Amino acid sequence: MATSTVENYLKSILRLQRRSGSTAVGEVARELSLTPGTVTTMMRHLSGEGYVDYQPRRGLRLTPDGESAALRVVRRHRLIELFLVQVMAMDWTEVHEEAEQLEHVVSDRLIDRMDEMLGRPTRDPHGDPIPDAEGNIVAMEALPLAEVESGMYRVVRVSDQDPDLLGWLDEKGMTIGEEFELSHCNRAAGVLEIVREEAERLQMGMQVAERVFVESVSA
Amino acid sequence: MATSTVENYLKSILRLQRRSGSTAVGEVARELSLTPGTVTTMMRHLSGEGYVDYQPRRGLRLTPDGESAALRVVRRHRLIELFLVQVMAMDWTEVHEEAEQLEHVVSDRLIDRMDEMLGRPTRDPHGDPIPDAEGNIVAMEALPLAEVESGMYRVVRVSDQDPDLLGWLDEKGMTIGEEFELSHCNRAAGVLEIVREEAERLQMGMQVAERVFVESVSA
DNA sequence: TCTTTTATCTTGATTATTCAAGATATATGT
DNA sequence: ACATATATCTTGAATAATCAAGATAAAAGA
Ligand SMILES: [Mn+2]
Ligand SMILES: [Mn+2]
Ligand SMILES: [Mn+2]
Ligand SMILES: [Mn+2]
Repeated sequence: MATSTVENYLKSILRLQRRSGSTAVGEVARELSLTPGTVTTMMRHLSGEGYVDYQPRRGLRLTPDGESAALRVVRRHRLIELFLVQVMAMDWTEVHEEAEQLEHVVSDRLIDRMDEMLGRPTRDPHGDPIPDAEGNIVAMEALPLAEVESGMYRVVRVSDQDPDLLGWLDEKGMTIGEEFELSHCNRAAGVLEIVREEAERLQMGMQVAERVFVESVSA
Repeated sequence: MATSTVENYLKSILRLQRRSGSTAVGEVARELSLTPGTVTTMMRHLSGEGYVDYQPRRGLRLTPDGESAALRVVRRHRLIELFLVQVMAMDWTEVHEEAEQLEHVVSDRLIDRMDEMLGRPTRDPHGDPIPDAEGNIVAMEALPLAEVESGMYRVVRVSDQDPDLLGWLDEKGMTIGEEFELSHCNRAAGVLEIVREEAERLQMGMQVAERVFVESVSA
């Protein structure tokens, strides 16, 4: 019976601790646009509930219980996003906000109906992996376009946080599965260029390339 | 930006004032399983926000603003219920609870998508009228089966509050649109009997007949 | 090491929602 | 009309979530 506030905290912590395995009060505060004091109070609470390990000034991490609770919310979020795109024909730019609300109230029954209707999918509309009902998730090792060498690549994931970015990518056809060649990459100038079908060129800035994840195309 | 708590109060008041045009603190308290004191506090608040007219000890009623806010929630609730039955193939016994949650968080965009997908429907799965986007609602003057004379009738609406009742009705094929003949009605014994295709008979108690609404079949 | 900056923590206050218990008004029955 | 029952109201307290501002610890720089 975690409240939606708690569910959002857990999801944020899961995100933030992905890198180093742990995170800090300040990072959570920034991520959720709250004051550090507010987060400290909540960490004491979550620690008491057994969701996080929290040592004042030493950082925090999810307990196994906290992690599975967080994965459950992530699963719901991503299934809902895919449902909204696939079944409701909504745009991939707008489903994140909607899922952000629905993830807290949709029943397990309905989630399972969606899962079934979608054929037990493993990726959401932005390429993020969907954890299964037990919380198992396939690791993704795609790299940001900003960090790879010249060569042939395929878009496998894009950040779903910024609707403007998603809108632009959609307009340019840079959706999941799209293949292209990375031609130039001028890190100093902060610009890079890709080439697609019929020698069509496309430039983008590093902030954008930082949010588009690709895998190398063997062919 | 009414909170879901407020939305639930408004919906309850709309229901309760349907009869006499107004209602009382105690009735709202009973309906929502709250103490009278809690409701009094909320009525002061809703009155301040311009949603209800509240004179202490003299009862309360929705203002025009309150009524349209309430109708908006009712519209969402019923559209969601129909969507869950029609599109998600859920059972009419379980959609009420689900809609009770979803009605507060689904975006206008998504509601409109459902409305469109369902072909701008006017009745929910239990036969209740769905207000249009402006809050217009077609009045229903169906009578409870418990209050009509012998004759031919058609089920046009059933109370959606009790899943057990819905389950039994479904099992017996007493769904919306079903036609039958009311043969006996022993009000004293609290039992009545109906006859359908092939002389099939079905008895039910008054508490049940009180919750099944019918209209007379001319033929 | 000493100073400054940054991160984190603590405290006191606020808003929303609710209940328990006691006070008061209204309705009912004789 | 008077006593009793019922409905409603008031008050005081609790919980969840949050912020502002001031205190303190840790990190970074000189
Ligand atoms: Mn998302
Ligand atoms: Mn996504
Ligand atoms: Mn309902
Ligand atoms: Mn209904």
